[in-house]
Amino acid sequence: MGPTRIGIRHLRYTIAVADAGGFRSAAEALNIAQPAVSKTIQDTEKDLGFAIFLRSAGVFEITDAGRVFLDDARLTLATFERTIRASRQNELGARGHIIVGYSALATSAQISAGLDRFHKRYPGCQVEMHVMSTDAMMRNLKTGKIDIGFLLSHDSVQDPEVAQQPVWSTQIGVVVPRDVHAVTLDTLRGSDFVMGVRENWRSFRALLDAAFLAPGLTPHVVDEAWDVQVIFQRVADGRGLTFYPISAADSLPAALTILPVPDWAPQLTISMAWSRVVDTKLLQAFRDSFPK
Amino acid sequence: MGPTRIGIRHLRYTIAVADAGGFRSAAEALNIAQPAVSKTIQDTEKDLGFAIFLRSAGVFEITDAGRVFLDDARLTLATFERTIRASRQNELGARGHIIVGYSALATSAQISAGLDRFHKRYPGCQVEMHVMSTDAMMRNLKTGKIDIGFLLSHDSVQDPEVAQQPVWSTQIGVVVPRDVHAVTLDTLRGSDFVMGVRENWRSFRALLDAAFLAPGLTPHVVDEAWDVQVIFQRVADGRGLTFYPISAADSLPAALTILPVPDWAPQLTISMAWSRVVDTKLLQAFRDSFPK
DNA sequence: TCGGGTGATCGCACTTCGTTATCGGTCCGG
DNA sequence: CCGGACCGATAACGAAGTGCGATCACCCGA
Repeated sequence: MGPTRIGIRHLRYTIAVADAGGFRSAAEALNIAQPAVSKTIQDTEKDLGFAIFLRSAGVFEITDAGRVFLDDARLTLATFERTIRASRQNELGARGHIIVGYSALATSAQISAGLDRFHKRYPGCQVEMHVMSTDAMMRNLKTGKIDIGFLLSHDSVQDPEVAQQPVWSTQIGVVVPRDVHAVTLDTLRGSDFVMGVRENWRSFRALLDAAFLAPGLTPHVVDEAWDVQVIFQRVADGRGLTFYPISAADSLPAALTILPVPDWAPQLTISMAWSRVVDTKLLQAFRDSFPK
Repeated sequence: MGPTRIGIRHLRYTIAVADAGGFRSAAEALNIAQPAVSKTIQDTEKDLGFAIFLRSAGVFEITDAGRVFLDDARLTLATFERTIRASRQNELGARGHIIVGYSALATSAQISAGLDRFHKRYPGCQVEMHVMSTDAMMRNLKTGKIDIGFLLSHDSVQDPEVAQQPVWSTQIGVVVPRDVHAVTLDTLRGSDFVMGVRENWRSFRALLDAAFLAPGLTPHVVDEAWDVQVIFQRVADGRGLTFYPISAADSLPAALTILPVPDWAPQLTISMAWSRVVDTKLLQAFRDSFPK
């Protein structure tokens, strides 16, 4: 058996077909014509020696062997793209491109400081920041859509493929209109709350639920929203209060402030996360810019 | 900046040039003509936006940026080739190809049993076995020349990129001609020894040196050799004795036997090693065929 | 049975990637 | 200081790879 004729293109098309669930829609996603996809998949299957997709009799299916291959192919493609992206020169003339995902809860001076340190050592290296939920971050880390994530540490956020490193801890406070100057446990019992929906704020809500147990709190949630901006807007409108890490105080709108609650100090840890299996020298340097 | 035109070929040629230390010799190693290499490197450099090699004024040099890129490129290429090799169908009609390196000291029933278990689950998956020193194994794991290694655990054998998992432990015994039926510490003090050269048996010799300390042994080494076969031949010829793990007893020539030494029982642990940063589903399955 | 969907196949153009021949440079021994 | 041996870059060209649109064969639901 000779050397492979398979290249990166074959992997990319195969993955696209699997993701799109069909040859035609994959071609559309790739912005090429459908026969080119057919040909490439055929070549790939011929080279590997087995079928990846079953497409007889109107059904589209991935074979077992194909599924295994696809897992590895995704990893390989992610490694490849990260390598190129981390090395390519950008408009500023410096090298490098890193995509960072972060939870809205992780906004803080610590991240700014780390980015500054990195930027000092690698001036001009492009760092792209994207807000996303912790769960989305784990998915994107594995598929290579993002390189590094800052997420809320929680027992439920674990994956053998993703390494985590705590970066800082902070206390959870209550976000209130700026004219409020003190909050007690009794205040919480008597107040309404605005919260992020569980789909998007799963781990933070889980952490809060645990923190409510000790003092026997059962906050009355009157409103749920998908985005922090909306939550804060509602709080500013007087619909209710919400919980937020104190380290993120700087990112609050001017009308709001965040207060600690006496006798109730749940901790929250923000960790840096990255794929164990896909790494580059540039990403290592980025991680080293944050305290161990 | 548009999508990359870089493919696997570009990585392969770039690495070949770096390894060969020149364009012409790289072309020779790749079995292609020199201009093709020139063109590919130029394209790669143009796509990345910086020079990888300096070749003005007769000097050949790798730039700093090039060195970083090469590190990542090697990793990417290893990932790619492992993925393809692990997926391709072999002559037997089954899928898969794994290259295993092992120390001569690791020969044992435990490895056979593990290979059998794996072979039962993945019949026809080709497993290629290569003997090499522990140090060579670490190098080959990192460059992707081998997928899995069985090596002698030792504090000096550590690398952040290589994961290790102990597979079994055994006692070190003394290899003697078959007509010898007992060995004591006093026998050792009065005997000559044949040993592997330190270049090739570094970690085993280090382990033995430590084991000699407690009973105050200083074996008189009369002969050193590169290969086990030669060592055993010398022992059979009566030149001296040698040390060997008892678990490898089955691989001794008929003229020799291995005996434990009363009151002297240094342990030796064989570990399975693999690259943390390059992995495939097939390799995971292989590792799972060995006890945790 | 007829449209609307799928993927496969065909013929043709453009790009990529290889070849050989050749050039211009450095370095070194005579 | 001048050949000659080495190096990498360039030019011209052929083969293979990769794209395209047009079309085919097929299945399915209306």
